[in-house]
Amino acid sequence: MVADEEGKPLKSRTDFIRALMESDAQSGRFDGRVQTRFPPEPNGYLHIGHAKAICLNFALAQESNGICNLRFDDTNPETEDEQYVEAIIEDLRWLGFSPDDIHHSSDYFPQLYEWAEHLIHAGLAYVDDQDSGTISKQRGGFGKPGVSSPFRNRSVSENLDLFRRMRDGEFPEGSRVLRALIDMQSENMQLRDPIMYRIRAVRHHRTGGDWNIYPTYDWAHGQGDAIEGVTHSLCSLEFSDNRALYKWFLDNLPLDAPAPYQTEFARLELTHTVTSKRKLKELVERDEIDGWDDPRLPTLKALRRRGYPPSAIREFCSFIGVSRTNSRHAIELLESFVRTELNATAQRRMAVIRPLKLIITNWPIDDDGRPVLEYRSLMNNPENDADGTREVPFSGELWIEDDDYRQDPPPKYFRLAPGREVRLRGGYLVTCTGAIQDDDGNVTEVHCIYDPLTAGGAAPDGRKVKATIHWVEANHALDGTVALYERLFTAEVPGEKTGEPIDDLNPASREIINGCKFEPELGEHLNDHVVQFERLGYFAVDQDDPRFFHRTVGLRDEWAKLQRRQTGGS
RNA sequence: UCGGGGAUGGUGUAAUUGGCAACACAGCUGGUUCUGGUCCAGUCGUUGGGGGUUCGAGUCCUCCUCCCCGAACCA
Repeated sequence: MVADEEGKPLKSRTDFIRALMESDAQSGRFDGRVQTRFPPEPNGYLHIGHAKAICLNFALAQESNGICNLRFDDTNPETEDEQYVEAIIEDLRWLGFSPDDIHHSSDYFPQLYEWAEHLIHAGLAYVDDQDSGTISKQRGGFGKPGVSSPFRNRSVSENLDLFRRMRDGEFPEGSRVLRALIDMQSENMQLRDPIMYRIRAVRHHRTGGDWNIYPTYDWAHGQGDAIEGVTHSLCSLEFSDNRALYKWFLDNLPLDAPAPYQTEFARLELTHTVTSKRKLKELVERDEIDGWDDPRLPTLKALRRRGYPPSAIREFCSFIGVSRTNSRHAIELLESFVRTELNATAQRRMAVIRPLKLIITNWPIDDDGRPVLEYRSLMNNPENDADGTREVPFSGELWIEDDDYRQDPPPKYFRLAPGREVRLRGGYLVTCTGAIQDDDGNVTEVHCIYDPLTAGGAAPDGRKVKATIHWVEANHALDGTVALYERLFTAEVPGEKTGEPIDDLNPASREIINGCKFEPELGEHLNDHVVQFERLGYFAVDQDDPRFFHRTVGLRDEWAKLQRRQTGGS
């Protein structure tokens, strides 16, 4: 195994795709050249599944000093739109990749047309006058051979004439198609005279009204690869059967360079989420979530808004590698990459999301009868001294987390309770002397006395406390809102039981908490837009509201785990 | 039903191509710690089933089982 200079093992370079490339390099198939591409259809937004394909294609090119282009596979004007083109370019850039070139399949419509005539001349393509239902029936089924179209042996000149008139808009939509003449008996359904062109009276977002006929995916994809000089054309497993067709087209075209070839790999699936355009779209359209960038979604826009660092996504994609095995990765693995990155880079701040008043009863009072204010110096990131420190206001009147006080502490509970001493992070050791309750028995105010000798948090006599809790000075606290996210779907495989992912939607996937208290230096000097609220987790500032924080991911929480075990799981 | 692909711990990926099954996540135990975080140490546990070849099989042969994909003028 290869190792980098720090001695950490790098990911194996022996996956089947790299092995293929290695053997091509050795045989000189493409003169040692490597060119890949990322070919999205501009009909939706990029998601984590695309990220895997993106990282793979770009990494492969980089490793071989090759080229990776972005190509929009825009052959179906009915579903595609320019807005997606823009969004995809932006998401790709955010993920950290800049394509060597940006192309569009629609750039090749003229060449594709010319090649189609070439195939007609060669007797390898014909115009079929039947409708789609008829063609579909004739195609046969699994184990049942297809039957030939009655138009299958039209003359070259008739085919040419008809095809040109299709192009010129003489025929209504859906009335005729151009088909490749291959083999109606093939066991591979893709080879039973597949459609190359269909008539569509639709404006294309780039070519406008120039064309009345549009190429299908199969007729455009490999040809686009060939035109661009792609060597290794990667796609997902469900295209395996299309590989023979990909090859057939290229084999029958007058190409002057070695033809690219297609290799399939397993797409990325994650637990507790969906990565299918159709299902994502359904969620958005049914208003189950706020939109394409709702932080609960696995779209790149959403992950960015939620605070996922692009580097963590890249690391994750590289780590999981490629294979041909259908699998579903645990979302926890992605999260662990997010935590690792954020632990190193996110500055620490203090925030109290469910505030409970804490009064230090022996804290000094100034001449106006108000608690004396002082400033405590706290590390911005204990993992990174270079991030420095900040001054945080402190007094005898603080907010602490409701969960950090128990009138009646359960076993193993280390935090504040009557008679207990804890540390206020970066502040003092305080001992609880009691609490005020309302008529319903709810604790409304916790009282403590502090030890003035413990400024900064350390006791000169060396005594230890079992817990350190976070706090926000009450008179300088900023008010704001926090959104806590859980899995979007409760089931590991959404829709596994009923076939409908929506049935497994987690009703508690988002909890919005108002009235949170933040320390005054909140959004200042952040690396990117993510902070760690100490003991709570990583949070991303909302792009539109500086007082609104999305929880990117929580911290590992031993106490929560312990509690879960004590209450019998779930 | 036919064709194509796949199966390694709880999960995912690897194994010098026939030679001690490893890495990570998750779990568990302990240590460190001014975050019940981080970090450190330890631990748990794997080749779908049967047969065969071999000194030796996750790897080769054979039979079986199970899973995924494919019958849009979608991609």
